[in-house]
Amino acid sequence: MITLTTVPPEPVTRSPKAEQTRQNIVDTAMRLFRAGGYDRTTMRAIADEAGVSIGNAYYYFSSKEHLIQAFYDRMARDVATEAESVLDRETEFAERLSGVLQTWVTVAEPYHEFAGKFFKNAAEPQSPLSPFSPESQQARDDAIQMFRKVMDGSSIKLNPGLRAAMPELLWLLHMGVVLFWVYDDSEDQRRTRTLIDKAVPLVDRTARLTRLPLVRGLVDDMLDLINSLKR
Amino acid sequence: MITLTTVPPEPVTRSPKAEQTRQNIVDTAMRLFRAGGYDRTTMRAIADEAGVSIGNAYYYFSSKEHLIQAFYDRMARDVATEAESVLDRETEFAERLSGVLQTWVTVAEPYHEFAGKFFKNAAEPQSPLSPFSPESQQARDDAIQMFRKVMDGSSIKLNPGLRAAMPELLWLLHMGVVLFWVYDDSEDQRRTRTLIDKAVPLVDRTARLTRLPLVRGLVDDMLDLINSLKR
DNA sequence: ACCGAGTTTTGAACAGGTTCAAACCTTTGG
DNA sequence: CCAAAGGTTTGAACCTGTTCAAAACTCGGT
Repeated sequence: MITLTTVPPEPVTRSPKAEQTRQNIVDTAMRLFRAGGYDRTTMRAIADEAGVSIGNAYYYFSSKEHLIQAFYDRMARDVATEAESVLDRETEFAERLSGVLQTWVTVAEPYHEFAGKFFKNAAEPQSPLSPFSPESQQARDDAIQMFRKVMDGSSIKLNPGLRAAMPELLWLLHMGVVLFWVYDDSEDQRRTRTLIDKAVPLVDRTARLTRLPLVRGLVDDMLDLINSLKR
Repeated sequence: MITLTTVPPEPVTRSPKAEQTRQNIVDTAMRLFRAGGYDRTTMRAIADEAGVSIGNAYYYFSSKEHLIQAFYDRMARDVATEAESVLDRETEFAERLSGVLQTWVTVAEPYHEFAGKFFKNAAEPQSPLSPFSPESQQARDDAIQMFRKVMDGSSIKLNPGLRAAMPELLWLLHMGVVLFWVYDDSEDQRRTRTLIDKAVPLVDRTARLTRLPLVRGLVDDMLDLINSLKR
């Protein structure tokens, strides 16, 4: 799912009418956020514009920030779809990796402005929105699974131990890119794109070096480090 | 100063009385933050407890978050002092680096529990608490300066281009360790200490490899990448 | 002692996110 | 069709960060 994180699937059964109201609120909120910015859009304005009461908005979304969450969930679906098509097309490791990462940036672009708000929530260690939280397990696994596909679909040869760890490492790289992106204030997040364009070939070449005897010891120790940090 | 972030040095001349009031407010705030957490401590409570008016608290600290900065500044001084003595003692690169990082963890330990509480506030890109914010420039520079000393005081030999970039890279490594630390829920942050113990030798060995012809091209490209990301 | 120019202090008022008890509506079992 | 149970809706009230105009204080110069 390649995203900062996602909520667990909604367990609640909801009437179609209610679902519609819920959607209406999200849509209205997003429209207003995009028009006037997150901070300057008040919950009162959202409720008014959506034709519901403030209390009702809070019935569906337990906070203003949760509105953004719903937004991200939608984005996650888009990324998954787009990335899939890239992976069907490309066969080179570097192309596959950069394709997935660039897809993320492209899909995420319209939401960059809110990213910080959302990120703030996700950053709190005990928050369920944190990418490391138990609640995010599913989303995390899905994302790692996607990076496994990136590896499996390519014929790159590397240190066997490393290969096994690659999906998780690429997910970490992805988290790093997301982190960079959140803080990237350049026009159209150009710097993030540059980062991906230049970092991916580096990763590619570095990964290939891991079969050299001279580097192999280093890699083994790194894998050992990673292993000893698993909880 | 090795810290998450800090304000630039206060340029304002202040009467001793005023300075005392200011200190009083910070002290009170920190006491209440530790007792009840950042979010649940109100500005009113802080002002009351400190025996000043709300407005007065805002005269000294332009926002609740700025109170935290003052706190960080204090911690930064402690770290700087402690780390200094480590650097006077050690001469090996690995020892110097790990000494500085471990010092940070030790000094920061008492605050770990509530670090997460307000880490989320620092995570927001436009927050002055963000380690990348303009307000943190001074603290960032100080910290980088400290890592420059880590390099300069050791005789490690590495790729010249890399050497120039090392202070900044080590600061980034430090930020990574801080990030890990914030999420580290192990007893006494043991995992963070493990991370430092194992990662530092890896960094050491990797850095030494950068003079090999085979790796040199890689390093140059990495430096080029870093350079092109500077704003 | 008095004046004026800062500096410091005050608290009422404001803004906007959030809560909650009550009212309203829909569905289900009998 | 009725009533109970549960789902949905309401908006006034609450909470807390922040602002601001006015008051109080400090101190060098006369």
